Amino acid sequence: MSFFSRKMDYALLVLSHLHGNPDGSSAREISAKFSISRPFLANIMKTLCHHGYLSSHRGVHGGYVLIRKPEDIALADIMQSLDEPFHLTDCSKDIEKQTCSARTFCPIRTGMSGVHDRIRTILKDVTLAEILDPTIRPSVSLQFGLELVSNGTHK
Amino acid sequence: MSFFSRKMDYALLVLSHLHGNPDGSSAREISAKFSISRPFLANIMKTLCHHGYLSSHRGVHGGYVLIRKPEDIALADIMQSLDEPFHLTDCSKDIEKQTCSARTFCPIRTGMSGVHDRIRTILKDVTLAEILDPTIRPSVSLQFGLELVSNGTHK
DNA sequence: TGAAATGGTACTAATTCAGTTCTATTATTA
DNA sequence: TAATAATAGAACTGAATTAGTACCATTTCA
Repeated sequence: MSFFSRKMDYALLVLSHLHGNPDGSSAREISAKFSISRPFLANIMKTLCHHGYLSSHRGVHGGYVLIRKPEDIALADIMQSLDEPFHLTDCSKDIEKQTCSARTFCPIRTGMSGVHDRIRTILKDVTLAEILDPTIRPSVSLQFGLELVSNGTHK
Repeated sequence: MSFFSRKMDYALLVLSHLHGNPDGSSAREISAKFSISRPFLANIMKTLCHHGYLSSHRGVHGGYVLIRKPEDIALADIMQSLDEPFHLTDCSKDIEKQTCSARTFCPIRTGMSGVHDRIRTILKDVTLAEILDPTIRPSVSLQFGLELVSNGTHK
């Protein structure tokens, strides 16, 4: 299994395509361009619309338009809209609910939590804007008393 | 679905437990301690042994012993041994094989590759040692003309 | 009025995951 | 030497999830 579901993958394609087509596009058009099942893609676009990423127009020349700014759409958001919020392990949920029977003596609890946070940080940091233009890297948050400085080699 | 499979989660428990028990332990013992299905855990321990993480001893007082150093066991290694190597999307494999039909015009190809690399970096950087003691953070590699300096606040 | 689009919901097939089962082998101990 | 407790290896199964379909309704335009 992949980390991103196909829904997630196709959603990114849709959002990217719509960003490049400000006048909008239809499920038919996009499914044809990327050779994706049309009804499946249509379902995904319905969901994206339902969650406020797209606006829709019915009818013969209908379709969808991207209405959120790429820099405001984080991977974590899309994931949550289409599938479920990111979690590292099954027991991540249990831990929040305090139902894990090993919670008092689990040897990996703290360590796993750190890994969870690091991946989650990426998913919240990376936006559609960065997917579209990977040379743009927005704020990177670091921890543990470290800070970032530019050494100028990116110019 | 979680990012880590149960096999992965249980494997980390096993490795952590065995690190704290240098004389070794059995599937029975560990499954009892963490309330995990014994045959399922046994399968996982067989796999870990097969991949060189553990040594095994049969017989009445048999069991397994951790034979690799925690700092040499990266999350990416365990994942590859138990499940399959990390990949962000289905098409990650296609891209390597150059079979993705959209590879010449895919608008998210480069961006996704960047995300893939960032997560993969975490999985290769984080070792069992860090899971056991999260205050230890080994080398963090950064890209794009940035470098790390300490600001001293961690002292 | 017919075609092409979305809206909403329910359904189904295929795959994957989690766990089981079974048999064989090895080692200890009574 | 027989019972027991462990690993070794392989095949199998049930449940859950994912991926994809199907259907019908509604809207819009030509």
